[in-house]
Formats: sequence, structure tokens, C-alpha cells
Amino acid sequence: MTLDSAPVREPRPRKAKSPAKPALKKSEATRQRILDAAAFVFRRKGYAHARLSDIARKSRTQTSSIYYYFDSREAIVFEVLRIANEKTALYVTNAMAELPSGASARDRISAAIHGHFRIVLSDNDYTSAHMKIFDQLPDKVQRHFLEVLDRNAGLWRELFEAARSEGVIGADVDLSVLRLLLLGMMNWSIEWFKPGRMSVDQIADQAVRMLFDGVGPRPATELADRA
Amino acid sequence: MTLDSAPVREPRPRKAKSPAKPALKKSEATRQRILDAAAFVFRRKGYAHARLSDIARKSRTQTSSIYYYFDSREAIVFEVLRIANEKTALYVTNAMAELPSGASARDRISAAIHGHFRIVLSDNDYTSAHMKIFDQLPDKVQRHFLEVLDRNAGLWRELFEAARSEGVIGADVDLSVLRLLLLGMMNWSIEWFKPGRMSVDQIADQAVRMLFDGVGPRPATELADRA
DNA sequence: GTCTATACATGGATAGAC
DNA sequence: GTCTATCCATGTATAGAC
Repeated sequence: MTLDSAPVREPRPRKAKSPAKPALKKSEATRQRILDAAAFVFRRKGYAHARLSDIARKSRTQTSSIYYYFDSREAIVFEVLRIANEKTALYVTNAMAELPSGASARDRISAAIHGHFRIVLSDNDYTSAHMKIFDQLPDKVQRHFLEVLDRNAGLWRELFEAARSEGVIGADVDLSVLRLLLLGMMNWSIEWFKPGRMSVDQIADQAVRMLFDGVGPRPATELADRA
Repeated sequence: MTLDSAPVREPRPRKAKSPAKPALKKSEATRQRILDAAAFVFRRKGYAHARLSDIARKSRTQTSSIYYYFDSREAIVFEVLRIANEKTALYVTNAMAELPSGASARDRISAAIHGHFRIVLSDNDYTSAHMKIFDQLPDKVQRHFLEVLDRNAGLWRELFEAARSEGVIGADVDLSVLRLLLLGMMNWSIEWFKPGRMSVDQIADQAVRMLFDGVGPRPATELADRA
């Protein structure tokens, strides 16, 4: 969901590759190189410190040539974020699509968590840049993508409501707070994750374990008997 | 701990208020106003977008006057972060100091979590600015404060190791990942928290509940029976 | 300690030849 | 579509009077 939505800006209708032409429309490739370079630079330097000249160098063009493809620096970052959101939604829904049809709420949430961790820690410049630069962006851009983000959050809301219906979540647990704590836990992971010791799926497993064995309706008292 | 450490820079020895002078050393107050203004501005605009002129206006001085008190823009942000770290450590240790001497690991971790949430969501400009601007800072500054942060993390490590000794944490749980997931959950909360519906302590309670009832050593199977 | 004036560097954006 | 040249705004930092 919210995934099949076509690119918000720049429709750029393309007729697949009708007559003879090889692959990428002539300089569609250049545009793509600029976007990739932008994601790369934004991720590493943040938005404010990213220079058009950095992006130009990385994409092997001139600063002024960028203006042939984009109206402004802001237009570039806008497109980078749009792609990032598209990718994130794709990973989560893909992970869930692999489930059997009658899967439990717990299994579905678990799959969504795995999918989310996978994209956040995937070393993808677009999604990494999104995390890093979001709050450096002009208000206008932020507002636009906060709406997109909120639409995507709908998926999580539904998952947790379903879980509550199935009796997997205690009545005293606030679903909004739970959702936000969980997303924070996942999103922050990019700040500390280093590939190597633990795999992304192992980390996701641990988060799932902590989440579910914590929100169960049974009393926690049996844990309190120590020493 | 790591809290009694005196300010790293600018010793500025002061003889309390020996002779007659009223309170704040004459223009020590101005310096303080500049710092408060800086924290205010950094929090709202980020580091890169914060202008010295913004700080000057907010502190009712001139841009050039700031240079009488600080060597550079970087020196200002350095001091703001130093204070932020001091405050954070203070809140956490204060929360733990209220515990009875023989408190369990669970109780101590719970207290630390409450303390951490309280400072993160306290609407304090210094700590909020810290979260917001950290990864926009020059590498040199980041490296310095990453060391400070790591020293503070030692407290959390000890807490979790003690919890494991007391048998409150399952053997299959990785303590480092657990600590980082937890800190992420807490630190990210500033992104979504809005005062009103839930209190800070209620949110902390929910985090504690999720954490502990999830890391217990007993099997989670009893949760899996749904529908 | 504070103010006015200004040097100096940077970087986004545009013009226009090719 | 790409390149050179350049305009122009912004912002850090300094000089020096008061």
C-alpha cells in the first residue's frame, strides 16, 4: 500500500523501448547518476553540508549541468526522499508477502520488523540519506514527506490493532506509544550498526523477541523473584 | 560517574563570591545568555542552519560581540554539548540515587530508564540540541563527544551485566544489541513525543514493561497460542 | 565590553557560447 | 546537453573606534 502510487512529481511518460533504441533513454542515465550521487553525498555529509559541486564531481558532470536535469538543489533532495520512501515500503511489503495467507498477527509483525530492519541497515544510500538529512530539510519538504510517512505508518497501526484483537497485546499497552517506540528502536539502529558480529536478521530477531515477550497479557510478576 | 569530571575546557577559576559583589560575575551572565541562546537556536535550526546572527539576536548582543566570549562558532557548540552531556548523566544518576541500597538490577535499570526519558523529553534546549545536531558537527567535535558518550555508556553496560548475573536476562540475548536497541528507543522518542496524552513516566513505564517481560529467560511459547 | 564597518570565502544559480 | 564565466547573496571572522 501507498506503494503503487506513481511518482508524485515528474510523470515523464516513457514508452518502454518500442522501436530499436538499446536500454536507457539516452541521458536518462545521467539523471540517474546525479540522483545516485546525491544520495551518496547526502548520506555522508548531510543536507546542509552537501555541495552541488560534490554531487557534480561524484556523478561526473558539472555543477551547472545539474540544472539541466533539476530545477534546484531542493528538487534533487525531494526526488531522493521520494525514492527512499518507495524503497522502504517495498521492503516491508515484500517481507510480508512471503507469509502464508493465514499468518498470525505475531508472524506478520515479525515479518514487517525484519523487512524494516533490512532496508534500514541495507547500506542503501537513499534510505540512509533519508534518515540522516530529514530534519535538516526546509519545512516545506519536511511537511510533504511527513504525510507520506504517516500514510506508511498506517500499515503498522493495522498490524498492532490486529494483534490486539488476537489477544497478543495487553490491555494496558498503548498501541501508539508501542508503535513509536518500536520504530525508534529500528530507525536508530543505523547509528550504531556495524556489519560483522551480528547479522541484520539476528538483530531483528532480538527485537521481535523483546517486543512480544514483553507485551503479553500475562503478569510479569514471575520475573520479579530474583536472588 | 563521569559526572564529577570538571569541565574539560576553559577552567575559568572563580572565587565563589568572596568580597561583596552580588551574584553572577559581571558579564558571566552575558556568556550564559549566549550559550542559552545557542542551545535554543541549535535545537530548532540544526547546526548548519544556525547563524551567529540568530544567536546574537536571541541573546541580545551583536554578532561580533560573541567573539569576545568565544573563539569561534565551533567553540560555542562544543560548550553546548559539554553541558548537555553533563545534564544527561546528572539526570540518570539522580534517578538511581533515589533507590534503596539493595535494589535489584531490574529496579536499577528501571530507574535509569526513567531518568533518561525524563531528560530526553524534558524540553531542555541543551539536550535536545545535542540529539538534533550531533551528526551535523565537524568530525573533530563528533569524535570528542563520542568518547564522552562511550564513557557514559559504561553505566548501562554495568547495569545489564548485573541483570544477567541476577538471571533476569536470557542467555541468548546479546547485551550490546539490547543496550543499543534500548537507547535508540529512548533517544528517538524526542522525534515524536508531544506533551499531553501520556506522561513521560508513563512512557518510561511502558518501555520498562516491554524490555523486561521480553528479556526473561523463560520460553515465549505460551504466547504463541492464538485464536 | 560593545558597536560599526568591512574583508574574505563560499556556494547556489544564471547567461550564453558551443 | 555540456562547458566557461560570472552574478549575487550569505555568513564567518576581524579591525578598530568608542
